[in-house]
Amino acid sequence: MEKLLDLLSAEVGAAFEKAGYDKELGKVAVSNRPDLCEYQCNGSLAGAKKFKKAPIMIANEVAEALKESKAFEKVEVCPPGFLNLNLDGEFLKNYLDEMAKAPKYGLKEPEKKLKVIVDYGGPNVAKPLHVGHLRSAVIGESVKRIIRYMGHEAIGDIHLGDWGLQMGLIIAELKLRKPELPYFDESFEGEYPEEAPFTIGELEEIYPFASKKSKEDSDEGRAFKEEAMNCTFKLQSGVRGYRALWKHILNVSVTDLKRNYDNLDVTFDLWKGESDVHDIIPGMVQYMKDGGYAYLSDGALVVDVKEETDTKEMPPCMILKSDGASLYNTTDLATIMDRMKNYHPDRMIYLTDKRQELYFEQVFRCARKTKLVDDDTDLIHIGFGTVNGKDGHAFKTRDGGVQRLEYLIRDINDQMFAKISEGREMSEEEAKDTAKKVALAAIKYGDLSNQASKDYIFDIDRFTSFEGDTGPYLLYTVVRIKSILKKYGKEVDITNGLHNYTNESEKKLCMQLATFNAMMENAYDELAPHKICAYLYDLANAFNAFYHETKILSEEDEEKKIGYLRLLKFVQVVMESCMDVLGFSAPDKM
RNA sequence: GUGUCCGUAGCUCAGCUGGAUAGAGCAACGGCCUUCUAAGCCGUGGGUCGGGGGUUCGAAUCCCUUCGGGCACGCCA
Repeated sequence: MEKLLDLLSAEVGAAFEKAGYDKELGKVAVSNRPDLCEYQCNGSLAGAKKFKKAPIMIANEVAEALKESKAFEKVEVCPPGFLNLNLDGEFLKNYLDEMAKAPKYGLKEPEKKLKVIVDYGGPNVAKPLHVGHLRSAVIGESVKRIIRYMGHEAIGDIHLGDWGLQMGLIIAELKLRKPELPYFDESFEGEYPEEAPFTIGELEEIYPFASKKSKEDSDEGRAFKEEAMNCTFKLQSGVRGYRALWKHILNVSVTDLKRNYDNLDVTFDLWKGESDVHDIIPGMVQYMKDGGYAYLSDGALVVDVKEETDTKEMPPCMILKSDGASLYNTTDLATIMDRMKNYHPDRMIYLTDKRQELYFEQVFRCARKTKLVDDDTDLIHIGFGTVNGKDGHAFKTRDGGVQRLEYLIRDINDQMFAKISEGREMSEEEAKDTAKKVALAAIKYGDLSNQASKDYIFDIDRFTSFEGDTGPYLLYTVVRIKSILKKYGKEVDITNGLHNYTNESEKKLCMQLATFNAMMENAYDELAPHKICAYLYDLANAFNAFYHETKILSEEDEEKKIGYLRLLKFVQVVMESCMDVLGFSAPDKM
């Protein structure tokens, strides 16, 4: 289905053409002077120079030609040459009726269905999630859903950090604590136990402990680090007991991660990690050497990724460290190779902290130069900003530690539960469920409504205050609608046609609804969930304004009433579609 | 040093492919619940869009410059 603004632009463009000007000048935009008109076209001003004519004269001629158009109920010319337009009611009603019947409310199916891998999450095994993981999860999940909603195939990959020195550190520490375990007995040939020799709690304690110890500037620290590196080496070279132990670490950790991501309604299609590409790294390195791409520089194997147009320094992309070990770049490149082979995606989108921008630029250039990807494979990095506390610095707990995501969410859930239980009639179970939904919307909307690339302040008080431009406000709006429809009792079918709007607030609401497809397409093009947030907020505002001045259930004109109810239902389904794409949903009551 | 992002109301943010009087939310103040959920609605006050220059009929938006801040710049991830 065509976008409303495109239809209007075509209409005005035809008038420009009829009057003897370029039809491209007919671009219609939403008015920035709502007191004067709903839409405006500034083409007369833009065309004045080319046609050597006063803009006001052009505008007058176009306005004359526009008289036949059925799209506008008002066409006015304003000095120095603005065309001020108001939409015709019948035209708007027809547009909405068509939209209600169209799949996905008028969103066009893509000409070519793309396969997109979205790489987000990126947690490390055996390390609890902290607030820093929140953005990747929340934005990544939304980007994935936007891509799907647009009709493309999206594959979410968590890309676990499950292979480096961190694993060696854990194994080395386990070896010290529980040397009797069969995993460390290299002559052991039996079956290893199915049960892991530790819990997630122990694992989370062991890792930071071991990590800290390895960094100590003492004989003990150095010896421990050496042992950890030794363990890493043994694990990576496939020593049976070490692999078995590593599997336990992975399983225990992944179980816990799944639980945490489930709480956020974040799900991954692939739980791949750095370890999955370990075996293909030697081949890839050889390929890069054979192709003449990689060379030794200061002992390290690198690929030059400078380009002539560069205005900045562009360090080479390092493939292997001077000691021959692989690094982050190596696994990322190997992952790209692996994905091309197994999935052959059209695009790969990475969500990480924006500080890694240069790094990804290098990796992408390297992948392209070495032909790991096809020329038409898109590689995109979405770098997001830091989550800060109210003081403007990185988010910390009260005592200055790193805030665990699990505790943060639990606290917000508890606050929400208290608020909901207060003065509302609801069973404890329902209140808990509702609290969870509201809390999730508060957190996700709080994050997504900011531009991803910017730092933002995670202000719990603001998110839990429920006033103004917040997730709960949006939910509340949907809950109101649901409540009215429930009271009405009968099914409401929006495809049976709306009635003509009868007041200004209703018209505004209809116009806001009508921009859904354009908004969603734009959010997809720019991979910008915050545009959906802004739309939702505007739609909710338009609805609430309408709600306050319109009696719905007590409307006596039955036809008018059913028209209102269909409009309500329409707002509900569009809002819920947007929310779904953002990754949260509305309860029935709150 | 090089590059990059940012600087908009007291606070948190939109707007940035150029258009008419720069928008929200919070906070402050004033109205609106015997009526579909007041987590709401309506209204008031509050901004030389960091500064300066330029391009343009027209600049928060594009270009240059300057100040202030964040971040990144080969063997971490």
